[in-house]
Amino acid sequence: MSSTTPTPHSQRDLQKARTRRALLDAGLALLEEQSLSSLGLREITRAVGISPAGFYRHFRDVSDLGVALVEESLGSLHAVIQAGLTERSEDGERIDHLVDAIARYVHEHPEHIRFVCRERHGGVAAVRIAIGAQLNRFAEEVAEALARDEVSRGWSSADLRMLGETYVDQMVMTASAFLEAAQGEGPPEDVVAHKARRRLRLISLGRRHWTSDPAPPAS
Amino acid sequence: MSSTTPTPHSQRDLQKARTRRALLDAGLALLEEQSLSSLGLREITRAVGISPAGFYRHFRDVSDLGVALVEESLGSLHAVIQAGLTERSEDGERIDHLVDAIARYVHEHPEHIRFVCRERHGGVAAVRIAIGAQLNRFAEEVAEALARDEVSRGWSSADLRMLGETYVDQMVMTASAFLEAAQGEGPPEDVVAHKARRRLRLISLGRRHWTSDPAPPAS
DNA sequence: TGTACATCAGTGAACGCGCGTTCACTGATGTAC
DNA sequence: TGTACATCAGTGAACGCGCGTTCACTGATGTAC
Repeated sequence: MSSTTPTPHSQRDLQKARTRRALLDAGLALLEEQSLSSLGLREITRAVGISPAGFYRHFRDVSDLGVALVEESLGSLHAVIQAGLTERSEDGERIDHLVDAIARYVHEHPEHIRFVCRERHGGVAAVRIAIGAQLNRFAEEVAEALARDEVSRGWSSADLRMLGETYVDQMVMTASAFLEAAQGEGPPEDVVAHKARRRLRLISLGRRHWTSDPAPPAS
Repeated sequence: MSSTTPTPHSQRDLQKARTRRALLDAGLALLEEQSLSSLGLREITRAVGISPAGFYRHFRDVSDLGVALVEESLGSLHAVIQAGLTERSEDGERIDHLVDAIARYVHEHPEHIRFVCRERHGGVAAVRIAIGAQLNRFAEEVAEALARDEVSRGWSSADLRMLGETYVDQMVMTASAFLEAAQGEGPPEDVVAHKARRRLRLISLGRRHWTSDPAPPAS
């Protein structure tokens, strides 16, 4: 984060940083009901209360602002994933805690997860690529953490990577389902949580019985 | 399909149906590089070669056209899913064939899967809801098919439903990954296929070792 | 059969409007001496 | 310390442009008799 947001030195820099924040926040808020490729520059500046031309002091264009939002949004999700990884407890409990953590995260930053899900396959290539790159980083991190479990003995790094990706996709889907629950577009939150736990249990079971050999013995 | 597309009686109806098709095709093609919420009515009519006003003879607005595209796009995916379900063979083979079928499907209808993935969480509520409803139907169908396997003995219908949803999500994600491979945005096709097979194997293993949850949903 | 009328997919001009971008500017803040 | 100058975030007017929607219309096709 410090690499993308240099600390402001002067009062002027501080004010500039505040306006930048306001633009990002307004953009994210406006994306609640539309996607990035239809979000207008004037719409954003209007919401913030500056003139359209002022926008160019902060971003080259709207998709540039979008890329900045990727870092922000996935940064907050990253924290949740890290917390889920470091947790050391019995398997079922770990799943429960992870799902709870995701639910809490969605309550705190609904706009972030909406943005990520919407733009992950959205119409703005730069943003799509930025999200993909970040999620790949997450998957790699998860894979590394999983490698440290005793259950992973004998797993190839490619299989671990596959597993990491599966978990990341699962977490993103769960977050998205919680979001839909929160806005009344899908099943209620407790049903989502229950389903998410069982999905994770399914994967966990598969993991425990995994064999690297593609041709396992018949039984 | 017959409910949404009545057979044309006269030459006039036939011409109208042709223009409608052209509008749908042009819309889908234009959505390759943007999302529905930024797709313009004039853009579509320009591509087809009719005047903007002519659009209203076929659709109320662009999002109405979007809803029509949902039926089309998911109809073609439906066929793939059905084929995957009816297949009767050894487990590993079934997975291989399913992944191959998805790869073929993406090669034949890349625009369909792109549309579905992009608009599944996109900015147009009506389309989002239509896609969600269709995918729910798919999950239900898959759950019913899975229920007929011997492996599913003792599974609650809720667990079967969960499993059906897991498979549908997996298939959509796989299709999306193949699409990205095809446009050079992600890992190459053979890597995608290999990962998809292992993911399905993971789920299949979890399924075989599943035990029903002693604590059913609260409400 | 031919004739008179009805239908309606597509036209083309017009409308008001908001868009993204440019530009010379202003005036508060920062800096050099 | 005060003074003169530099910086630069934000202004406001202007630009050309394409948008979605409306409307009365045209002319080919279909229908009734």
